[in-house]
Amino acid sequence: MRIGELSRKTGVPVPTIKYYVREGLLPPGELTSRNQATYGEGHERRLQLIRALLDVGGMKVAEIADVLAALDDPGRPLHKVLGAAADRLGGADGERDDAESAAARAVVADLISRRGWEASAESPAAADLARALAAMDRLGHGAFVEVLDDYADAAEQVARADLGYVDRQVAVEGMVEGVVVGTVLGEAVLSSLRRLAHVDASARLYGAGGPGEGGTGPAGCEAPDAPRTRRE
Amino acid sequence: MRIGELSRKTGVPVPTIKYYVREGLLPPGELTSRNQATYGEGHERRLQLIRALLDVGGMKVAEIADVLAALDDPGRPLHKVLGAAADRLGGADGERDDAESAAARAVVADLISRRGWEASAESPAAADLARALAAMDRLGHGAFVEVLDDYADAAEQVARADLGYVDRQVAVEGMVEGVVVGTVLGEAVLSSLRRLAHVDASARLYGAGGPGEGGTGPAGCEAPDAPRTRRE
DNA sequence: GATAGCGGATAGCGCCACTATCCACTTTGG
DNA sequence: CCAAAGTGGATAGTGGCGCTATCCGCTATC
Repeated sequence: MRIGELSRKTGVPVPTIKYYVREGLLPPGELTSRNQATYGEGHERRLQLIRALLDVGGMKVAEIADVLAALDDPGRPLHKVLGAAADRLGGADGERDDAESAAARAVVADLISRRGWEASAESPAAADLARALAAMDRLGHGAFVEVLDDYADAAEQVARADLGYVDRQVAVEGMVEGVVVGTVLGEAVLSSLRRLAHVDASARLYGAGGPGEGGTGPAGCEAPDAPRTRRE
Repeated sequence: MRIGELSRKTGVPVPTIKYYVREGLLPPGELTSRNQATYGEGHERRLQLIRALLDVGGMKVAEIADVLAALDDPGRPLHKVLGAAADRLGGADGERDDAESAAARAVVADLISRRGWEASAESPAAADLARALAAMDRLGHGAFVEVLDDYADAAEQVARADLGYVDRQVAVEGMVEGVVVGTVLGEAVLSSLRRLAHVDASARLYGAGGPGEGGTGPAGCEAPDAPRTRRE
């Protein structure tokens, strides 16, 4: 298969494929002449994976390059691959050191020990959690910690489901990749489901025929009235 | 309070504050002279909210502008505000129409009806869910639907917790804002917790002292070996 | 009355994910 | 056999986004 066909099959434009190769996301095709190369279905799969991590997972190209490099590494230390995969989201580098941040970190440390989680309070996930809780605190929603355990229950449940799934997939060759996919795309799935559940909840609250426009229907489908005109 | 103090209190640079005002995220200060204005603690709060939605929630400035505009609208149709808040993530506009997408949409429609959710299969959340499932299918993880109900259980549980929290907050003036905060930042909280639970799970699997470097510790803390050198 | 800060406006920057163009060179269809 | 289409490789450019720098004339403050 040559690059044009690869492009047609995956819907990714040819220049974009070349770009991914340049950035190390996609291995180059096998040269048959000075300027002719063939691509296998491994390339096709890899392209699908890249697009999924980009479009659905919201990862950045550089992050994907790291994850894929770790994934291709024969001595694949799974938790390192996952680390590379999970270290997205982690927005700002500097951890603020105001009262809210300190309190949030304490809450997180307590949560981890209370749950008996084998995780460090210094892990990126814990730092992100603390940042989110600190932001809520600053906004006067410090009481959110009251439902933190419900959230943690849900997270444990999901993690258990993930484990079961991976277990069933065991012995399949692409397991490491499966874990990455599950971790990254699973997050998108869970977020969508949460939002769906919220739609349901608010539909029940405000009932069918509440604020006009029939039930909840495609809630949130409304576009802004004006076509984005700011700054002028 | 003048702009410098506002900047000092929130940690947001003065030019950035001006930028937010220009973009309509922050109301301008009250003019006391032709070129002197005062800002209240409403401005301070709003700035914290903006930074939280930006840094923790990962929203874009234009989206935040929409949400805040809806929030300030006296005739606040809550589900529209939330719609504006939730319509992020929705990456690509065009829905692909391959076999996997169709199958995924069917799965989502089935899930919604099976659970009795009062939500439309055309809602953005459902579309996002379908996109994620379709991507998994394309990657050979169509079997993920087997754990979809576990995920849905968790999502329902979280939504219930959110409802309870909002309920307790009822009668507080900033309830609408609270819902927005809960929706957007709650997602970050849930994601962090899921990742923490994954760290815990993989620590239990690969055990303490598994692949060297002591337990799991700050799993995922490793930076890429080289300081980002590609493309040269 | 000097200095620091201000509101307002415009222009520019750095990053990112592409996209366009060009070249010399195959491959392919007629 | 030859022209048109396609290819690998390289370099430069684009558009969007979240700021950031600079300048202006003015005002509060010491």
